[in-house]
Amino acid sequence: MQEMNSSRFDSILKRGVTEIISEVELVKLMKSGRTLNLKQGFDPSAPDIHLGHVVGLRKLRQLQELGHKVILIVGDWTARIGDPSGQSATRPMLSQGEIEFNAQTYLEQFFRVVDKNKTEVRWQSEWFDKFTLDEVIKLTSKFTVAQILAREDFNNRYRSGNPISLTEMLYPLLQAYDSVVIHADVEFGGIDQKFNCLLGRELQQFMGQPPQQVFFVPLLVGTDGTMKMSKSLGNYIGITEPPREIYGKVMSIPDSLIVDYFELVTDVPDAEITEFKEQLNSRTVNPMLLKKRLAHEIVKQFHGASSATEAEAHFTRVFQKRKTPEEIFECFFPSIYTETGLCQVDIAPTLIKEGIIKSNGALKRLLSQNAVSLDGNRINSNIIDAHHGSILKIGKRNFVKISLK
RNA sequence: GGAGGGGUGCCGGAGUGGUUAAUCGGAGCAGGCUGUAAACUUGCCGCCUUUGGGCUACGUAGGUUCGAAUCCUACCCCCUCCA
Repeated sequence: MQEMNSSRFDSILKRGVTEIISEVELVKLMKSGRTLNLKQGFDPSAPDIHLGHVVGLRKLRQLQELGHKVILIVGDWTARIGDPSGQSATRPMLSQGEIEFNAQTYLEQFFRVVDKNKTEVRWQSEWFDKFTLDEVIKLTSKFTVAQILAREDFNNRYRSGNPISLTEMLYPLLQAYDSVVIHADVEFGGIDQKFNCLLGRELQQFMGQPPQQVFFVPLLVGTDGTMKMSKSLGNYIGITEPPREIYGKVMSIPDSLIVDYFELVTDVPDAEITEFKEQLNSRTVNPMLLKKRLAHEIVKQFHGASSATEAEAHFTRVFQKRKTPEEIFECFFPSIYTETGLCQVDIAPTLIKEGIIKSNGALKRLLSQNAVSLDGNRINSNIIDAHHGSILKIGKRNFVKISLK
């Protein structure tokens, strides 16, 4: 029993963790028997959770299982500023209504990973709405410009002559103040949040609190294989996406990411992952097979085992064996004339209406590139002789069953 | 308060009167090859079209011109430096 606990413990502290500040202190806290306040922030301008976020959320979940409590902070004030981490773009402010909608969307997704019963949700507006200029001045007086500029991205922007707004400089301070309000014991963040989290420690000490410990999780690389996963880059896998979609997206990641994904977003035991690594290095396994396992695990996590099996079967059938799917989206195509027994159909308007293609021009391009087929035969005109039940394939993955009545 | 720089297609970024729907790179899409991997390779990559062409597009609104992303005027926005 004791053994199991310690290996569990070890896995929490090591697997999928970039850095812990400070690990010694954290272990002490965890052994103290006290219920710890685990701080997690959420930016309501980006409500959809993808696998990149899941890395940290899984950590929260693991610690909850040890009895600790998550305090989720809805960053409705910091969202007005826009997180300066990474990008330099200034974001538009959101309306209260949008923020609330986003928060709701987020929470629904958040609790697919994190235990709702051990979570408390707090809004920054609870404390910042009441903030006076006096308090702002007190808060800002604790830090120097040099301190803020020490932060890597600010520093880069400053030196390369790019703008940094004052409000952006405020962002880390607000985030730090959150830690004070909720008496955070542990904060979680991607490694790009390092500066913000460390500032929280400092501020807590200024305010006479023990500094929070910080768990930095790695940034998951997106499906493109180079950039960190993010919605704006379009290289993400959202946890609410349909099973087949998730499965397919996982299959499209570069081989080099397989091990990372296993480690960061699945519960596959370390021993097995080590084995996978060896097999990959010695090329004794087709990476594609490992990826199918990975895709299955990930789909299972968010949609359950039967969905995972179904998504896998679909993938195998449609993309590996290149057969048509079991069931195909059927839509009605008006026929133009029916002189010869066959119905002539112009597929363009319906496909556009259904959103399968963007425009007539787009369809023409696809037709001229041999990307469209009818019942397995390439076609090159949008006027076709269709039968009821004919199957149209557009591009790699769009199938439509033709209904004439 | 002063001086200067800039706003171009999804992104970056050329273009300073016509041959520019706009060089190039990235992203994306499609074909080939494959394992929906990588690499490679070919094509496409504003909308409509009876394929002849039409329309809309280079911050906004006007103007000059046979013709403007390119010139002029006004306006909006952004940035840098000096104080």
